[in-house]
Amino acid sequence: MSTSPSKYHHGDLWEALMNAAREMLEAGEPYSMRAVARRAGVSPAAPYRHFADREALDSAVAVEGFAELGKSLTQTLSARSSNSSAPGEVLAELGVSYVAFALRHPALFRLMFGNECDTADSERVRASQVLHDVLNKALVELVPTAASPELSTALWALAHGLAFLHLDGKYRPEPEADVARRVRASILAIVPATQS
Amino acid sequence: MSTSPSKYHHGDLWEALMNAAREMLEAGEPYSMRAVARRAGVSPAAPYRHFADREALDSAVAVEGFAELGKSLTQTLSARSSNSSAPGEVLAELGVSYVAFALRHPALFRLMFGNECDTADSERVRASQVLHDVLNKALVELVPTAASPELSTALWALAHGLAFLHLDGKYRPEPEADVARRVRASILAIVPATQS
DNA sequence: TGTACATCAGTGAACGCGCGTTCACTGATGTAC
DNA sequence: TGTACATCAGTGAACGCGCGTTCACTGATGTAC
Repeated sequence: MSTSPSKYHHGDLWEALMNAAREMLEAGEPYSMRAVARRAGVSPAAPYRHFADREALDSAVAVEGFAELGKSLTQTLSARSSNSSAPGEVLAELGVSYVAFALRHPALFRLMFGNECDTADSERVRASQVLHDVLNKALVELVPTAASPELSTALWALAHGLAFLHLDGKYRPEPEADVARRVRASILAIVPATQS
Repeated sequence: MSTSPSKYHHGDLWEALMNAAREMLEAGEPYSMRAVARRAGVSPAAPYRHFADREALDSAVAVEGFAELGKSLTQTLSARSSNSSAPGEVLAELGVSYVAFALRHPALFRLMFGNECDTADSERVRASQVLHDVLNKALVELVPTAASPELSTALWALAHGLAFLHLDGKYRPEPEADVARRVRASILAIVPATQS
């Protein structure tokens, strides 16, 4: 019944709108309320049943992005740490994962971070906080002796900066493996310092 | 004669338009061709004598931003290295300078980096290249034994990431001194690794 | 020094556009009796 | 089981907006003679 073909009580217009927005981002087209409605096959006013305004849509998309990035990092983390790799290796893979996400979803990543942040949007702020937590947890587990706010800031900033620099074409185009190599090297250059 | 009050042959409309754009950015308002013309006291068509299109304006503003950032880094560099500070200190100050610029000109910084980059715009690409060069030069001078593409990438990315994280309100609002402290700590955490 | 003329940097009106958002509405759905 | 009705999620037309850009134009400037 959720796949009823009737357009009334679409049932999943929220989802459909989100998908439309995401698809447009992935395709590199900027979206708009109207464009998203159009793509979902619905009138321009329909989205307003589900999103208060344009910013609400943006926020929802960003929140979804944060969730996916978080998931992807968590996966990397559990895959690697069960592997008894060296701590530095795991952190490096985390960074590779982060940058890969940015390069895989450039427009989404820019939406998540490149925007003026409405600090009042608590859902969004909270979503990004989760990232910080994942990273901190990883640090505490991997390098308990050296884990510190400074190091966690440095690591996140490093990955974040690498992501943006690559996004901004400072190093592109080049194969994914080269990117990964650079990220790994950069992170390994900083992590050992924590173990001396 | 360059301050002739006549509006015809304004003499410095290019400059006036750039200033208008910059002022709007600093004020946090997004600018547009028309808005910039308006602010410069000129008809909507006038800017097209000086900028082919909107993207050309953006590029020119970004280029100016790169030049200023570069200058500000160079100043920091010469002020500090003549000081016989430790190499790590100098690099840390460079980072502080970088982040401070971003926080002082958030909208400009976003324009410079947060945009889809038109890689065909060589002037803009070259302007950002200059930054890379300043950094590299500093590294070679300061830590000749350890200077490497990886380290230079890591340092730039670190500063860049810190700038964006602060811009995105991850740590703000907080006094400038706290920001500086964090930047310094992050960079010092990574630099010593190059001297072991 | 004075005049004719080419050049150039502006004007201002107009174009078509897509946008965000509101509004009164209507058709489908589910619930109470 | 059948009917009345409230609720809800859509419609579609319309609003006013500012935008980028073009166009034929005009007034100021500087140069050649």
